[in-house]
Order: sequence, then C-alpha cells, then structure tokens
Amino acid sequence: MKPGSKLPNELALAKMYGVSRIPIRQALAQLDQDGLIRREHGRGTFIAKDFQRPPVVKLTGITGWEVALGTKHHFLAEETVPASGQLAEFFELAPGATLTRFRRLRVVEGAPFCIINYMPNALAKRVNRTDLQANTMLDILVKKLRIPLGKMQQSIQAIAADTEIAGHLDIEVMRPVLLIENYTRDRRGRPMLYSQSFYRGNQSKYLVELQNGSGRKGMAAVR
Amino acid sequence: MKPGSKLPNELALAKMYGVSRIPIRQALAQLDQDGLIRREHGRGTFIAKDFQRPPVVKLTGITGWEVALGTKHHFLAEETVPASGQLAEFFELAPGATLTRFRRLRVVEGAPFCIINYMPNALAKRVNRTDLQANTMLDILVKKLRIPLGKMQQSIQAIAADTEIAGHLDIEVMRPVLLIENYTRDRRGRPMLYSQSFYRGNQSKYLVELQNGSGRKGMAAVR
DNA sequence: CAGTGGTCTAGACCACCAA
DNA sequence: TGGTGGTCTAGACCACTGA
Repeated sequence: MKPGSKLPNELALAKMYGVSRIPIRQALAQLDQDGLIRREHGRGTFIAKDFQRPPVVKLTGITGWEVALGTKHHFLAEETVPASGQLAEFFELAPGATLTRFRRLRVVEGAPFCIINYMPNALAKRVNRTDLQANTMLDILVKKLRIPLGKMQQSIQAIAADTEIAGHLDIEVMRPVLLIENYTRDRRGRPMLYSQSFYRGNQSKYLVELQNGSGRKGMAAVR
Repeated sequence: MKPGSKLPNELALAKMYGVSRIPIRQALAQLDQDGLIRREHGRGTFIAKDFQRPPVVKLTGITGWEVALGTKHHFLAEETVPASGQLAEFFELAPGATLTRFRRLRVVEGAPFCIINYMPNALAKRVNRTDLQANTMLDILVKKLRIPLGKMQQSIQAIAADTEIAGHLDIEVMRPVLLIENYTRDRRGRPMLYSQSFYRGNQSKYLVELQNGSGRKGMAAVR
C-alpha cells in the first residue's frame, strides 16, 4: 500500500472480511492510533504518509510495552534497600519496609544506559536471575511471571550526571542525562515495579505521539 | 464518588441515561483513558484511586492540548529565517525557503521557560501579535485561527544549556535542560507548527501515562 | 448531491471473575 | 453459577466533504 492511497470504505471492508462495521472500526481506530492510517470525516481513510519522523540522532533503546530484543544486560547488583518516602508511598509500604533493587547496564548500538528496578521483595524472589541477563523487567513480569500489567506512569526529566551514573554511561560528571522513571501497576492497580533508566542526553530522544482530536485527550503534560 | 467505589454496570447506566450500551462504553473508555476509573473484566468498574502521582518537584507548565491560563508571555523576537534541512523536510519546503520564528519567554510559578515557534510565513501573518502575549501558539491556532489540529509528535531530550538558553532560563551554562520539540499538523496532516520548549532540568518533569492493555499499545518510545 | 466516517439502537454471545 | 465487561450483528441516522 502506498502512502496517501485510499482504503475502501468501512462498509466495503466489512463485507470483504465478512464482519459488521464495529470490528472494522475498532481495527481502523487501532491503526489510526498507531499512526499507520489517517481517517478523515467525509473523505475517507488513507494510508499515512511516511511521516518524516523528527530525525533521531541515534537509537538507544525502547521503553514501554515493546522491548528491544537481542541486547544483553550486564548485571551490576541486587540489593535489599529501605523504601524511601516516595517509594514507600507508591508501593503502599509501612515506613521502614524494604524493597529489592536490581541494577543493570544495557548497551544498544554502542550507547550504554543504566537501569535500576525496585520491586517488592516477594515479587523479586520469583524472578529467575538468569532472565535478568536478556530481558527487560517488564518482559519478565509479563512473560515469565505471567502478571497482567495495567497502567504505567512515566516521568521524564533532564538531570546532571553524578559520578556513578557518569561512570556507567561513560560520560563526564554533570553532563545532561535523560532520566525516565516508570511506575508500573498490575491490572488491578497494585504497584509492581518502579524503575529508573538513565540515558546519555545527547544520544536519546523520547518520542510521544499525542492523540488526534479537537481539544481533548492530551496524554502528556509537563509539570 | 469515593476512590475504589464501584459504579453501576453498563446495562444499568444505559437505562439510567436512556441510551444504549455503546455510548456508555465510549464514555467509560474515555474516563478509563483519562485515569479516572478502572475497568476490570468480570468484576466491574471502579472509581480510580487517587494514584499517588510521583511527587513532582515543581510545576512548570503544560504542553499538549490543554494550556495553562493566566500566565503571561514575554515576547522576545520575531524573525524570518531560512528553513534548515530538518525543518524544510517537515514543512515540505524547497531548500532555501523561509519560515517565521517567534521566540518567547514564559514564567510559571517562578520558573521561566523559553519557547521558540516556527511556522509557515503565510500562517504567521494571520497571527495577531497581541495574542502572542497571553496565549500559547496551539491556542492561537485552534481558537483564534480556527485550525483543526490533528496529530502532534513530541520528542523530549536532555541537553546542555548554551549561553543563550542559560540566560533565558537564568541558570548556568552547561546545566541540564529539558528540550521538548513539537511537530504539529492539522487534521489533514499538513505541517502547521514546529516548536521548541526549553525547561530547567531540575524543576520540570514530563509525565506520560501509558495505555493499559496486555502487550500492545506502547505509545511512547525512547530512541 | 452522493459518499464518507461518526454515532447510535437493540439485541446477542463470549470470557472472565467471585462466590 | 450469576454477574460483569468485551465483542459482535444488522441495521439506522447524522455530520462532514467534495463535486
């Protein structure tokens, strides 16, 4: 299918696939959300142009549901640490309770980034240590531990590298670093995982596509 | 409604409001996406807990469809500039063509941030200069020029402040700065606006809520 | 005006969950 | 097992677009 070409209309698609309009509309809505097609009221549905993605300096990884495969993780440490105020709040823990922390390094296309995962001790016990070398923690939760995940909140900020992070990322201290924090809950809303990922500032971009719509639905906010 | 309390089921709501299940489901899907309710297959629909939002250091502004009101913009400059390679590509311009650039400062809760907007000259001519002092460019496009907007792509990165940005943000050179780039198109996919916003690194977080779902739908990726 | 996507009705069946 | 949300059928009407 060529960019800009028009798809058959919904009724035609429904007949083609022998279903009614509703599943067709759901599928098209999905494709629309994924940016593969563009729907125009009164005109039709079109294959999306190969949007000139803002040219990215360099790929360094993926955060979210999908996961870059084939990249190895270098295991740094596993520790049991007291939950600080914020984390105790997120994990709904009593003050003084502890969490398990995993620290890992990962290299994608030559650029290293550092990942720190915090999870409840009971959950951490179920993690197979060898899985940590080839999977993201989200993958482990979903595919290995079979935990259906729900919403995930991320926050992105620019910080200055401290000595430890600078060492891991192989940059100078005080250089800008992109820090992505991730608060993950299961389908019932129970806290499962908190992670921090540190990326080299000059080699990473976080891309967001905001919803179409005429006023509502901004999914992201800077605070 | 108290957090965690259960809503009537869909059929009941449909009868209450005298509509069928479909609009009820659409409304609930919207509330779900906005994080106000949580839907659980086989159990019911519940008012969302007041999720302990990861405590934000400080609010500095909002990017997206919605807009912080009542904050003034300090107009810095309006210029006609040649479109660089990337921008020419986004705006589908011939090499050598020009764009209009507006530079403004904005202060929210004591923290300044700097906004640079690029737009086609023809569009820029339609912008009322006095509107620039109290509205975001998105607001101007939507509310003043009545341009229905479509998708918006944002990229977030951590950069080091150069002398100019450092001056505007009142920080030291080389300190980390959050740069948010925004590629805005109208409903037909035509390029309308490109903007850069610079925020103090230590006072700004970009928040993203990723979709629920069991595998698909990651809306954001780090590249 | 005809054709399109957006929304709706009034049902139906399935998948999941808790008791 | 009964109740829930998830999905579907087979229609209908409306709102927007372009000729």
